[in-house]
Amino acid sequence: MRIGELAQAAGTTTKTLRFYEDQGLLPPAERTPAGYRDYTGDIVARVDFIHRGQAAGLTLAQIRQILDIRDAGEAPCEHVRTLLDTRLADLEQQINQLIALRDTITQLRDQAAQVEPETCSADQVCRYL
Amino acid sequence: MRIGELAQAAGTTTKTLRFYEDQGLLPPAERTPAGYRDYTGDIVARVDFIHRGQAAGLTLAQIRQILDIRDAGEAPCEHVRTLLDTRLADLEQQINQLIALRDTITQLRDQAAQVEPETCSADQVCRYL
DNA sequence: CTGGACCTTCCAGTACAGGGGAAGGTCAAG
DNA sequence: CTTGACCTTCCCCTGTACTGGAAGGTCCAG
Repeated sequence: MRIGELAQAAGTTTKTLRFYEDQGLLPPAERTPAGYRDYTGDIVARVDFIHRGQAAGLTLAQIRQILDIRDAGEAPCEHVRTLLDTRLADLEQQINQLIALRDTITQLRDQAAQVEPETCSADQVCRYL
Repeated sequence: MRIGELAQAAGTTTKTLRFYEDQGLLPPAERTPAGYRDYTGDIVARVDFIHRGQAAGLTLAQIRQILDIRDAGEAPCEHVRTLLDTRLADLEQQINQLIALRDTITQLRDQAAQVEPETCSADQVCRYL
């Protein structure tokens, strides 16, 4: 199959597929005599895996690590567990930070809703911040 | 005061201050005969305001908008309220997305913790994802 | 044989907030 | 007079995941 068909089948674009190949996420494709990339059907599963990895919040670099391990003939299970654990810890922290920020902004906005513009002094720029 | 002193006083770097000037967040500084930037003390408050804006999760472009309004002699109160409201809505959405992602990853990781590597088939790359 | 749809490579840019470092000017102390 | 700390402008680089576009080659239908 050609790159356009693969893009369709995998729900992405030809640009993205070439980019993935460039980044080492997809192996260099076979070529037709004319130089066109020529894919076998099983590459779709690989692109799908990349999408699932992204849906799990992994970066392309991390997904590539998993693929590299698998391509080396090993089971990437442990590495995946580690990645997910790390991602989970990061996420927890990120969520807490955003919640703290939300609370801060809520307070600021509530203050901003009460005061009249006239009471603002120019040298502060804005008394709400 | 020179740019190094201002950087110290405002808790930032000279690079950042020049960058802010370049981005229109700080007015073009006065210059000494030698061409050095020469700041008055009140610029510190402006840099502090930029920092408070960043702490509130505003982008430099948004902070610049506020400063522009203030520099035009108006009170930016209403604009600030709008910005904070928008930011708050975005934040709410962002938090919900991250929580959903956290739950997804938690499930994946729990599954990953149970299964043994032997049961993985290579064509899936990884059965947890 | 011509048009259009597809493919190729390569270069550049997007948003964000700066950081790194080169090449050169200035200033005060010793 | 020199050394070192500071300043100037300039341009490129960081990370993330692509996207746009130019210039050219290929393939198939009409």
